[in-house]
Amino acid sequence: MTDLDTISWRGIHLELLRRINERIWPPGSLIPNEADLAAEFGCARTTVNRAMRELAEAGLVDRKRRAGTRVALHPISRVVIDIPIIRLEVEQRNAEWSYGLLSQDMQPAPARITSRLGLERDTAMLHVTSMHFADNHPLLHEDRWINPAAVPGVEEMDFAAVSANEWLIQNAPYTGGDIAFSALNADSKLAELLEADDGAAVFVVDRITWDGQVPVTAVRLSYAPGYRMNTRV
Amino acid sequence: MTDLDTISWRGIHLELLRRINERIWPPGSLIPNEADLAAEFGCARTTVNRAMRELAEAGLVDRKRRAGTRVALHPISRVVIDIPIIRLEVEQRNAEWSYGLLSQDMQPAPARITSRLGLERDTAMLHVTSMHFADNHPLLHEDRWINPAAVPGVEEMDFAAVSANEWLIQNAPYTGGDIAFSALNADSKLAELLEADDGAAVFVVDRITWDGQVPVTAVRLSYAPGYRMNTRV
DNA sequence: ATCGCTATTATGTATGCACATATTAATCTG
DNA sequence: CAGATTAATATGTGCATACATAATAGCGAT
Repeated sequence: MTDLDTISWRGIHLELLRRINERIWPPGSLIPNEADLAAEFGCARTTVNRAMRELAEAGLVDRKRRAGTRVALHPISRVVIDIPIIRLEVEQRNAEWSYGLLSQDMQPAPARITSRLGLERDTAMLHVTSMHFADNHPLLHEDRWINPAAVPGVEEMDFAAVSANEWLIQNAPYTGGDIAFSALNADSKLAELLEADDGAAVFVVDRITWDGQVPVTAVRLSYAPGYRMNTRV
Repeated sequence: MTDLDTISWRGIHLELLRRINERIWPPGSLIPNEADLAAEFGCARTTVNRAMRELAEAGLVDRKRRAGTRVALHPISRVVIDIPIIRLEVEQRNAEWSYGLLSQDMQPAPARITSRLGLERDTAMLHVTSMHFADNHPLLHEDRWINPAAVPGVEEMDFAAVSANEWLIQNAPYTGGDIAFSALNADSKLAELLEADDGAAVFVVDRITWDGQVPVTAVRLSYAPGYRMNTRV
């Protein structure tokens, strides 16, 4: 019998974690069912279920209805990254955020944008480019295309006063999106904006979002050399 | 009253999502409490709680005990990235995975490793470098330091036969880790290994893991140019 | 007016029960 | 014996209830 000081689902969760980590239940093995565990821990099945569900969401166990619960054979590590508004990310590091609009105009979007968003070729979209600074050093370049059909009133906005990044998050709800992280060499124009050397390696985030079926925006964030996106497991 | 075809927590979850998305409950506003919502939906408070908890975990609402639930003012997007074993990642794309060991030896770890892991200067660690290929094209370079004190038997392993990436995941449990994503210019040696140009922008994953208080491994994965890490929101 | 106690309120968690659902094992039937 | 039907089983979900816990509001005493 196990001494769980607190008989809560958290306690049980930890105990199950321990048994998996210490290979008491090795990868691939079958875990006792919820009813048995509930009996062992002296709690309701609901409580065990809660603990187990947490393990399943973390990818540590696989559950199937009549087959039971097994320790995952290939424990993937599931990394959670929180992407806040850029201003907040900067301010959280106690740096001073500032921002500058580079360009803002309606124009036919290039094919690489329209095709990814599933829009007609040469659809007129709002193109906004800008820079974000942390303590007056260039932090990132934002290159954004906005579907005016999805965001009423966006054509009248002046993104010199408020960043598109922030305004859209507040004013253009979305239901889903794709994100891709990659590395690119800065071309001379980008290098100059980021005050970096030509060809410097730049961390790039490409993101497109939709609201239901309607594409909202496609954006590329190019971070100044040295930027690291951190997280914990 | 709302027509929820299925009175399940998922249905309620969707309905709450809709009200947030459509600004029926604008950012910052207070949401009715669980009991009231349960009455509205004609279900038990438990069920509403389940739906609300999901929203809270996604960062869409903030909940405080006596204060109630508010729609998050700065909706962060919470991205979940699954990092599988490299072999599986390759095979999932229907590519043929192959692997080559470059070096494997015990040596005093450099300060940048020991300091990040909280180990004594010049601690002897197992240094393993290798390459992973997809369809015989270089995919990534793996540069790994392993704490032999944390992984008994690792000194006798031959990582020519099985990749350290895979062996460790199967044999060295961990309880936590740090991950950082960044972009770096390939030096000439790395460029040659990746069959890329000198200075090419390389997507880099730095990861350290520990088991309890004991550091297990520090690894840098440098991906060949063009690699993108994708996910959805 | 300030400090400290108490009541109130909304969420957090646990329980016992019931039924739903996916999956597998066993059994029946031609 | 093959194929279809049925039973058994573990997880998934919902409900009513109860109590725990955090945070606030209000009250009272000094």
